[in-house]
Amino acid sequence: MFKPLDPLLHSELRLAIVSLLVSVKEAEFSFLKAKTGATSGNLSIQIQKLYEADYIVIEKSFKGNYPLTTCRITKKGIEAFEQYVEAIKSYLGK
Amino acid sequence: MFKPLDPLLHSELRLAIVSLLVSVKEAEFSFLKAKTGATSGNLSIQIQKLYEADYIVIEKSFKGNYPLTTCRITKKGIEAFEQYVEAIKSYLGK
DNA sequence: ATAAACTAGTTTATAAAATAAACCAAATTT
DNA sequence: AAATTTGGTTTATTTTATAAACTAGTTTAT
Repeated sequence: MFKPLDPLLHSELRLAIVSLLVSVKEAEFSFLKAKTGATSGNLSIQIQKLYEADYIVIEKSFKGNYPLTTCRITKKGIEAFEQYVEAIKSYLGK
Repeated sequence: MFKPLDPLLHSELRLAIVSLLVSVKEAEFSFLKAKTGATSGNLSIQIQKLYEADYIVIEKSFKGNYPLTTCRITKKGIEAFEQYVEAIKSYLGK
């Protein structure tokens, strides 16, 4: 009937992050922040959670003098997202 | 870009409840419990929350000697669900 | 008739998650 | 050189979700 929803993706912000990363393959912290409207703190925590689950990789470098955090989705992340999409559909009717 | 998700519906159990009620228009507590696999306690709390938001109405009666709790979706609930469906689609890509 | 088990839930307590606020280090601007 | 900005992280608070315990009564078996 209803497929279980991956709790890691069933979060407005984390779902938005993963949704973006699926389409762009690489995104800077500031890009994710702008696109999602999240606060820095919230974004920082949520990307860490996605990282801990191996849904994304986080690369830290410098852009000029400033620190730069770049995120990329993993194979596992893509699969989890695709599964989530299928699962949520079971709740949406029709 | 990403439409905001009604927090009341962005919950696995409450979404399942509303999804069911949209299709059946009336459901007993035990029916919802069986279909969703929720515990009684969790179900009890979640239908109360939906009731407080006027997304459903809760009718208490008796079936034989046993208490019977019946839920029905409201106009407001249907609209909220339809809006949620549109909103979540903005995260699912394609 | 009474104890045991079951129905149909509610309430309370605990764990997990999301969000906000405060903070940090370094860089830039005035 | 003081104030502000960048690009975040950490800590604290609030909100949610879940589980455990409880209530109130019913049915079944003894």
